[in-house]
Amino acid sequence: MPNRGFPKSSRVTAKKEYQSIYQTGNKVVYRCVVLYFKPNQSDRVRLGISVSKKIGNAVVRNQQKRLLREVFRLNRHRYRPGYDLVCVARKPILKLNFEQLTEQLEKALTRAGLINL
RNA sequence: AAAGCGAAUCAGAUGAUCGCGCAUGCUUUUUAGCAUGGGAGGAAAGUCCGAGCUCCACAGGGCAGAGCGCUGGGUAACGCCCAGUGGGGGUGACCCUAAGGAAAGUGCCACAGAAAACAUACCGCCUAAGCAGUCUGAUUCAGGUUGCCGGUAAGGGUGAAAAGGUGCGGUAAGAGCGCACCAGCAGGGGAGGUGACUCGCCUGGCUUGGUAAACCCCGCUCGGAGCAAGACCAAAUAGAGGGGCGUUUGCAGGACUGCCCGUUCGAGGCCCCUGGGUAGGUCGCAUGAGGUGUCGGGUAACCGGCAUCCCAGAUAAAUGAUCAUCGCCCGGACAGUAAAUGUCUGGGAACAGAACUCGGCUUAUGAUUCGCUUUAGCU
RNA sequence: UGGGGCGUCGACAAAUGGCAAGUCACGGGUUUUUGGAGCCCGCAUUUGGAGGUUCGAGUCCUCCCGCCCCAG
Repeated sequence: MPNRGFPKSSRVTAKKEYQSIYQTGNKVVYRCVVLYFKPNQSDRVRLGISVSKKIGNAVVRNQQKRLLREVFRLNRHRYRPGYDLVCVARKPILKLNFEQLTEQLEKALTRAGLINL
């Protein structure tokens, strides 16, 4: 049984960490999503999500965050450990459903070289 | 049936799998794991008002400033709500209403118009005493007519608004000049109502433009800031205070040199303690002007008694994803004369996310139910 | 959370409560062999939206919508 949980220790929480990832990490840009990534000191993958006010109102933003989190949660066991990720949503993400979003994120992670085979 | 008016209710349900955050219990060095419980709204929204709570300020009073403004009631309070009064809109159900004062003062009222506020006189109407011109008759005079002077504001025209309206009398023409009715004002007293006010009576002078969401006057209310309030714990670094080491036995560091020794300048150094305080964390923080039921008071808003319940608490910020079944709405096909209904199939399900907590307001929005109005048709 | 400002033609931008200026752009004409420049003419009907006050509202009042800025 792979680890399906998504506890707090698997998230990027502090503002400083976000800034560090934005400034010193690498990034992959797609139409619907921008992925920043940076090695961390631990042996787990951590995720941070950023959805700006341009995307929509509070309900829409929460919905997108939950979807991104769900995609991460269900595929987490396949990702290479020891990295911090930050997902920044862009406006076209609103047109995607769950499967399309999974596919997009898979592509981005493959290009970043963070998928285990 | 169509169009409309008012009020109320709900915000799909159940189950499965995988997750999230909180509380409690157990395991546990923390992390973490397991079990149980409960986990968004009618607007959680906008942040437009009012309060609680916290800190700061504070003898008392005034000015300034801001807000409010028909009456009575409700409330912790309100700019909110309820019940009424006056005014306005609609055929109507019903809706709207910042609704004190213009006779305390100031300002403004474009264009048009004679005149826009101590009234005035453009076109007019009237008059013929006086002055001037002119016509007819004529002897110096008489009569007519025009202008000035004088009287007047009926009619016309302008404007959003023109100094009460209509009628009769009156007059040279007219005019509240007089009278009647109506509107409005001031004063008096009567009936009803807690009151705003309503109904009707008498007397008076005949009459007073609009605008205060222009300045203003009158009456009432208001100390300021906000949970990032505020309280507590508190690392690293720098600095502050105190003590110790040390100045004769010379610490850190520097100079003489490429380096060591040595010489020399040197308390600016090292260690410990204290309090302030930053990052970070804990509390504030979920028992409340609380919910539900019932009984009573009140037209109602609301209030009171009794019983019962504990019902979100995050902080890069939980309340989700996938699937199944049922229910709702819309469309299509088939069965059915049609309707009702049944079967199959496709689609849809709004606005919107707690962030210290309440009471309102405003705005967004999907359905359903009930009552009522107008119009048309049938009985 | 508290405070402040803005919204007028496609762009910029003015307007005491009394006919919504002006510049650029755009369209048409004129001039020129053609183009440019110049000259002439045209171009706001919802002054972000909805109500209200007023005879009359871009302006005054109330409530919304959008954008921007400041403090912590």
